[in-house]
Formats: sequence, structure tokens, C-alpha cells
Amino acid sequence: MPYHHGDLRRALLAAAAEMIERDGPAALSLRELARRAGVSHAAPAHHFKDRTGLLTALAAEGYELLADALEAAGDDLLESGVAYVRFAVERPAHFAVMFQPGLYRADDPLVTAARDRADARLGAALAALPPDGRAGSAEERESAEVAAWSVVHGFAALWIGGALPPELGDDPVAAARAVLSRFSVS
Amino acid sequence: MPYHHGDLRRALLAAAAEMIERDGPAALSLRELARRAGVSHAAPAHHFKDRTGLLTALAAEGYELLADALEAAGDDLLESGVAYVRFAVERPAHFAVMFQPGLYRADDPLVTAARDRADARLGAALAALPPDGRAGSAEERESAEVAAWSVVHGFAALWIGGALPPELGDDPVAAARAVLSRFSVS
DNA sequence: TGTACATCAGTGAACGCGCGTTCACTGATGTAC
DNA sequence: TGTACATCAGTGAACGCGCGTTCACTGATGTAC
Repeated sequence: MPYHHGDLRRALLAAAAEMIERDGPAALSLRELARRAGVSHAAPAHHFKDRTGLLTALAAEGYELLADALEAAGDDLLESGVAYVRFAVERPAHFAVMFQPGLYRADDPLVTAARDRADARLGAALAALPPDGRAGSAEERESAEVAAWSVVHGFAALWIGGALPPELGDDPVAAARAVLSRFSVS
Repeated sequence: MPYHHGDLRRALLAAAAEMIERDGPAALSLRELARRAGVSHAAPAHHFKDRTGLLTALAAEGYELLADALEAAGDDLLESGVAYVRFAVERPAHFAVMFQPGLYRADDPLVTAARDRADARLGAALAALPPDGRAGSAEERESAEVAAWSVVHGFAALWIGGALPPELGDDPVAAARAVLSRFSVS
């Protein structure tokens, strides 16, 4: 093992995601994390200052990945929803941290920038709905947006939590597509 | 302070809910809990055996309360959804614990009994939909159920997490009603 | 009405543990000349 | 090509802390006779 790890920051984030995925953000400890990365227990502090710093970095990374996924889905609302679910299922640790703002510094500039980017995508996908399906007034558009967000978020959370019935199958993306396509915002 | 508290079990559950509400299930410690209840630090073990036992009791209580709320809402799907959101917002600590099964003994008989009761209510409310809005095949009914559950669950989670835009107002029940009534399962 | 006894509820001291954080340090790398 | 120096990355020992759990105990309550 060389003295310099080379890419310790990235390795620590990946290991943290694994640990959180298994036991939740609560169970994450810097010492155990360092152990997994094969590095002394004080090394993480060098990159993240403290536990909160690490979770902040993870949240920022999560919003970046989500924004990327939503941008790739374009202006198709259903595909955006599916992309949201896919992100949550593939990165459950990031997802869990992101939506518990008490765990990290939610006002960190990297976090807010990435989150704004993701938020903008959802709004754009809704605005691009065909006229006959699109809401008219500002309040209507607002509640349509919240409704759409709620479905995908709820589906993702329930899937990750293992709360959904096994009849849905084991492919979360296909299941999400089936469920989401049953909805129309009226 | 008398030697016998009188209703320590209930007092501990209430204090635990308060603590979890503020800092999340991770931050809950039996010692701090005992401190809040004005009791020696070993007293909680007497009622719950250990930390997991306490969270299991909290989850069971949560499912009881949710089942009660859903039963009171009757077979009206919209009202059931609103009741679900109201429960989650009023008892965020119970809600948070319930949907992290790793925190407690999910196979505890009290937990499973109450959860089954709550699950049955959602199914009944969906089955009572008027024929023209009701899904036909078993798969369709299944995905309609999951879709309905996802919306209310997602809305509740986002509201509790403070992720929703302030334009929705500060009454979660009214906001939920506005958002949920925009949906129709098709 | 009184007494003996069993049961229940809560106490307080003790244990061992893993944790986050600090700190002076050393090894490795890059840059200026 | 070599040397000096600054900077960066990771080490390892030490600290103090709060935690969960165990255990023998004591105070309070209820019940049988």
C-alpha cells in the first residue's frame, strides 16, 4: 500500500455510499469508513473536515447525478419520472442523504447549485406537456408539479424501503414505468 | 418525584417521538431519553429491553394510529389519502421509523398485525372506486394501488422533509387535498 | 384489620467500546532555479 | 541534471465522551389468608 492513495476522496465517497446503503446514514462512522478504504482513521478529516462535511459532499454528488439523469431524459415527463426512480434505486445512499437535510450543510454552494439544476429540469418537463394536458393558472401548474414529484418520489421511497408488493417484479424501472403511465395530471 | 412513575412506558414513547422528530431516529439514545423522562438511565430497559425494542414499539404504535386514521376515512380514496398525509405530518417520528424497517423488528406480531390492518384499508378504498374509474384486471388494480400509495407517501415525505415550495401554504392537509384531487387513476 | 409474601418498577454503580477530533509528525510530490 | 524548498497527503498516538448493557439492590404495590 503506497503512502499516497491516489484517489482517496473518491474512494471514501464510494465506501460511504456502500455503508449507508446497507445500514443507513446513522450508522456511518468516519473510523469504519477509513478502515474500509484501508487508510488511517484520521485521513478522512483531511478531505472532508468532519462527518458533516462528508455527508455534504455526498449530497452534492447526489444532486449532480440526479440533475444529469433528468437532463438526459429531456422534456418527456414520463421519462423524467422514470429517470428519477432509476437514480433513487441505483443510488439509494445518495437519495437517503439528500432528503434528510438535517444530516448535511444544505446551504453549501455546491449542493444548492446542483439542486437548483435538478429542480429546473422537473419544471421544464412539466411545462413541455401538450396544451390539452397542461394546467392553466400558476396555482394549477404548481400543484401539478408537486403531484408529479410526489408520485415518483413516493414510488422510489417505497421501492427502496421494500414496502411494495412482490407482484411488481424485480425491475424497478419497468415497474415504475407501468405505475407512472397509469397517471394523468388533470 | 415518586419512586413509581406511573405511566413511564407511555412517557418514554412520547419523549422518543419528540427526539426523533427533531433529530431523526439515528440520534435517539436511551440515556438521553431517560434523562428527558426524569428517570434513571436503566429504566427504559425495563419496558423495552433495548433500543430496538423501543423502536419496535414505536413502529407498532405508528401502524395502529395509521390504521385508525384510514378506518375513520372510510372507503373514500381521496379522504384516505388525505388521512395518510395528515398522519405522516402529525406523527413524523412514527412515520420515519415505520418506513425504515431496518431500525426495528419488522416481524414483531404487534407490528405485522397493525400493518396488515392499514394495508387492508388502502385496498378497500381502491376497490370501492366507481366502476368507470376502477381498473379491470388484477395487474391493473395492483398498479393503481401502488400509484395511489406512491402519491400520498411521496407528498408526505417531501412535506416533512421541507422540500416542497412555500407557495403551497402552511396547511399540509389542505395542500394535500389540492394536489391529490388533481390526480385520477386511469 | 393485620401480616406475610410475591411481584413489579426503578436505582445507581460499573463495564467495556467505538467514536470524533486534535496534533505533531513523516513520507511523497511538484516546482523554481 | 541536480538541488532546495514548499506543499500536499496520510500517520499514529492521545484525549475525552456518551453510549448500551448488566447487575445486585431497594422502594412500592398488590394479593392471600
